[in-house]
Amino acid sequence: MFKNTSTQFQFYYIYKVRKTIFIFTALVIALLALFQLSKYSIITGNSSVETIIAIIAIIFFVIGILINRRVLHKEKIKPQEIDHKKIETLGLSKREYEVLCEIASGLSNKEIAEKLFVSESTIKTHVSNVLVKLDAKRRTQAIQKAKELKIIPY
Amino acid sequence: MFKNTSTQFQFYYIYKVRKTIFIFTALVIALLALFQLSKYSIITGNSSVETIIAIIAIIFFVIGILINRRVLHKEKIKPQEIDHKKIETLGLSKREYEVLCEIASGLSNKEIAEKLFVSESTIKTHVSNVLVKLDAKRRTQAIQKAKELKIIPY
DNA sequence: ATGAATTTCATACTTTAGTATGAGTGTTTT
DNA sequence: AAAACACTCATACTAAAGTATGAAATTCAT
Repeated sequence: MFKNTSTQFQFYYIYKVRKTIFIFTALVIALLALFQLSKYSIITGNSSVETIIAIIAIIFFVIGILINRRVLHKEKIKPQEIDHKKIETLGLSKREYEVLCEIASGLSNKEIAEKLFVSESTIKTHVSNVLVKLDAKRRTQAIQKAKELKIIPY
Repeated sequence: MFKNTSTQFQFYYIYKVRKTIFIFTALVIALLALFQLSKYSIITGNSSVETIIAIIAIIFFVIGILINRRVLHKEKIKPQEIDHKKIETLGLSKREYEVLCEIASGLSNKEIAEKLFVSESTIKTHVSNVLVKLDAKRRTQAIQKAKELKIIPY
């Protein structure tokens, strides 16, 4: 299970790196442009050095804010993603993970059994295994731990 | 219940405004200091104008990033804030809400009773009331509903 | 100060949750 | 083919969870 996650991560990484390269290139170009502007201004003597420095400072201040807003926006969405690797390291099987998700949505064993078309005793077995693997005493504690481990969505 | 929330918000607001004022004051001072440095450098002629501009650009770029990180960090926490108004409209009492929070953290009735220094039967009464008020059949469903209603933190 | 709401507790009961054990059926790996 | 694993199911049991009812003490606002 969860075999196609690695390729997904690769594509995401390439996309992220490309954008970073683009932003830094734009930054360097802007810096060079400002150098030229400042040299011209000093030669002509029309504007004071203070004004130029102030403009540069403001521009880079704004650039810093804008870049950070984009980066942190991605980080904001990220923590809601589930950690497939942790599910595997915990030894949770596909069916056990399914049951865990249904527990978190507030269903009883009987309701889970009906939803997955199996007997209630089967669900009880799965629940017991989930509790052992998550080191939890109750299903409510399992929900809490699963959320801490980021293996179920909020 | 929850009568001192408005005063708490006031203090939080004052704290926030103070910090913003402090940051902007620091920014202005830094700007003025850089002006003086640049003037001195130009007079002595030791460093080139490009270097000074580059330093200023980098400094303000970093300042922009740092400020934004703090602002967005607060926004990040905000959506996790609990809706006190909804708690009141649901008719949840102070104690019932306390019990609800302990349920969400994965504790059993017995453990909650020990933590709040009351008997287990008292907790059972509270839990029953919480289930009715949240229209839930089980405590796991109560957790799920409470999170949807944003009356408990994630 | 009186009525309303909250908090507390108990007892008796039903239902659900969880454990332990064993076992049958597939699937995959060695 | 045999071992290992995942999924299924059952039975019997213990432990929690949840309901219903009643009641006493406390808090709080009008």
